[in-house]
Amino acid sequence: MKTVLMVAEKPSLAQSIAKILSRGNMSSHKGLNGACSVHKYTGTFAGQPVHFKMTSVCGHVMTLDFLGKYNKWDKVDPAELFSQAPTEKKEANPKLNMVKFLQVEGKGCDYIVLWLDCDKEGENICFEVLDAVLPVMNNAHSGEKIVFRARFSSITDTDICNAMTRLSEPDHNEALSVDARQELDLRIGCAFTRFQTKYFQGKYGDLDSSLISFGPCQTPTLGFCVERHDKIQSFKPETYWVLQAKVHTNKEESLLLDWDRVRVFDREIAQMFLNMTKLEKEAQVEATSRKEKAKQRPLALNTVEMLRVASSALGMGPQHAMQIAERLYTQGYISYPRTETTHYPENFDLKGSLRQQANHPYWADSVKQLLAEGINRPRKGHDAGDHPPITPMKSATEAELGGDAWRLYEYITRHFIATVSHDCKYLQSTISFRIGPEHFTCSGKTVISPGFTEIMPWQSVPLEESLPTCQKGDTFAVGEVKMLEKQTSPPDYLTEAELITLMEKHGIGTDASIPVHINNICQRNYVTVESGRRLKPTNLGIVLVHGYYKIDAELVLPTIRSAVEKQLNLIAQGKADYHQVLGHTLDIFKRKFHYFVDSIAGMDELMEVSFSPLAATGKPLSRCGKCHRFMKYIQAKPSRLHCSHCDETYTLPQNGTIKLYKELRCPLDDFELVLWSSGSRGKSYPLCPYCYNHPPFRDMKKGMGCNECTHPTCQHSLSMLGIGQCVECENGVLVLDPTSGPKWKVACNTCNVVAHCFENAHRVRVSADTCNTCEAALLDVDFNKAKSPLPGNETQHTGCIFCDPVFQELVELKHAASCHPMHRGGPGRRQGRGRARGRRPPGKPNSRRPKDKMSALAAYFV
DNA sequence: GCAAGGTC
Repeated sequence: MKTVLMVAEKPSLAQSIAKILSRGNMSSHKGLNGACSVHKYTGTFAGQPVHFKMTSVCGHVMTLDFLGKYNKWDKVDPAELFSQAPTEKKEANPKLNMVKFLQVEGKGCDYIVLWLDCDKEGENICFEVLDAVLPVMNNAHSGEKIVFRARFSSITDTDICNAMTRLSEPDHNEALSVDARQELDLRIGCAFTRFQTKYFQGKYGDLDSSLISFGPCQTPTLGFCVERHDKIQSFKPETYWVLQAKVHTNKEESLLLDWDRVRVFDREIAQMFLNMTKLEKEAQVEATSRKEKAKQRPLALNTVEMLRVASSALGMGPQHAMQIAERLYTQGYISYPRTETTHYPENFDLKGSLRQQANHPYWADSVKQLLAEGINRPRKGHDAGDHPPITPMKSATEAELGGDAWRLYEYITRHFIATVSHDCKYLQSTISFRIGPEHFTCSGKTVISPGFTEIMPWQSVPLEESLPTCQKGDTFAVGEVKMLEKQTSPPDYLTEAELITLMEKHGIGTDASIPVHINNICQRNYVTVESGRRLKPTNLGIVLVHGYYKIDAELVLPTIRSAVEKQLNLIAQGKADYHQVLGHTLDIFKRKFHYFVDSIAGMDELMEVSFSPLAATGKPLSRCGKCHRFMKYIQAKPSRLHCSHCDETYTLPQNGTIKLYKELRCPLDDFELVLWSSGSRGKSYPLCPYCYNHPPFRDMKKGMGCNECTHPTCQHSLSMLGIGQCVECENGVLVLDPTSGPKWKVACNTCNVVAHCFENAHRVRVSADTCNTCEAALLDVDFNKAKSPLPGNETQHTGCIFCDPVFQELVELKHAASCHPMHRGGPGRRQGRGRARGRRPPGKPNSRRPKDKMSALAAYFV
């Protein structure tokens, strides 16, 4: 029998589609990458019996990047990124081994049906899948048609079955438009980001962002926040006046009336109106009205609305909310959380979903009532053809989920119940009055039936005092007419929910990427999240946006994205040539880039006002090896050392603390060493600021500290402090941390393995001798007499940290203990290979680790 | 170290 390979965009869809097509009659197993499953069943295809094999990818298989050498920031002029720098497709997530997986599953298959999402990205992924799979399939060159595209607009039985009977072909133009988008985003984003970052970080010491990024989505997103900031700044409060009248409805009660003119901005005119009314004794009823109004039940929930409510009502950021939603989804509590659709599919089992909630401690009553009286038809929403709206899939309690997961689940469930509830009905009553020549109104709402607001109490119509019953011609006594002086107030900072709305409206990002863009501008320190999840731009954010406005406003306007997308759509529709559009658009942005570079002084003028030059930033810390003056340590991101005399900047490892290391100097360049530490429980190592930036030996790379230095005799080097190969990672060496006593540590110079050892020893040294068994360097350990754990109260012992039975008790491996196979193997398992420390000749890779290394060490590191 | 788009 022939085999048909079918590929969906994500594992969950592969499963749903296979279930529908096989009528639940399939067998499933996990693929080699652990993420995707393969569902098998038999059926007919093109009139013949076949095996079906349904699987999926995980989004894009490939991603676009520059060739390796163009990723060296100090070697490549960003301007080259517009045309010269070649790009290549790399596997998007190497851990998933997607190409290999597809080839294993696709080998020997006869036909392929592409079930990727029916949007441009999905069309592009079709071709990524084909690139991987076609070479290993049968008949790829026979001329017989073997590639098919299934087009579906919802995940329902009818739609999926119809798609299967009406297979077409993947659309190459749509895929090409995505290729163009990828290349534009990459070239433009990276060129501007690298240029800005290098330019401003080379001048200022307190920007507090390791990256000054630019992107066609993130920059306009920031632009929205700064635009609101500017409105607040330029706001001039204006004084205005309003008339307020009070009438008595009976002896005790009175009613406040609103002025029909609302407000006037001229005091004298307000005064004139006041004079015309204040002596009147009666207010005449001119008209009354009572209208029944409805507050509509919500539309079915999509991602963007969920994120808005999560931010504004639950105080959860979009990124965080999505993480929680994904967890709820994978645990089966809610349906797929990334969707634009607000319309339930025709066959959606609304009652079934509702019944699951009928015994929930919080909303059983509302649900039971709905089931008894009949649910209301949901409002007609938008069907984007992606996934059904977000709904609960099973009942869950607060105790079961806890914390934010529960709060999000509760909201999703209440929202779902609300969509099948009735509208809230209320009565809007209005009474129009005349006092002298002026007109006033009073209105109030009374609820007739709460409908969905019962399950969404935060949406209820506020309780108001009911209005008196009266009719045209009635009169009421006027209590008083007052003139109130008020001031217009500025808008507040943009809330996250408002920002999401703006982004959606202008087509900035997608439901999946909106949280990422917002997160980006927070992480880069362009905005901070204030109370009420309002986004307040920082000085850096403000200066950047104002700078773009000064030089080229298009760089920050939301239209930058839509303009490019218009061009891309021409490719997708086959109306324009891919190469022409790409070349043309790149050319425009290349010109913009050069103009930006030439005009950067305009942005720099703004930077100068808010930030301090490198030379004026930071505290003196360690001495420069060239001029022997103190260099300044700049703690703000990215942390670095700056020698103002030599005008040189030396980058440092990030995310840790930097201290002077006992005024010790590097024997190669005379720079004073500094000590980097990731905290008391983590690791620390000394480094030479110069060597860290300019590796001294050929076998060293940029960014290496003394614990990776192959200097043969320096007392801080790997050669002198290295003990033996790491127990976990391939290339790491365990190195004694000479600063760690009395809680001595031995840490891997590559991964995060740390061994705590010899607590309270007053001296630990790495000996020149090596272990006869495993070739690791021996350790000399001295204890004080009173505290010695050594047998016979000895104070000194020399031995191998891996093999010596005395040391076995005194060493404890942190971080990685759980990864070790426990006590495997017997005697003779250590064959004395490859434990030599890093005394390898330059240029030669580290010795291969012994096959049974793990088991050999397990006994010692538990 | 960079973009934005998929998704785990």
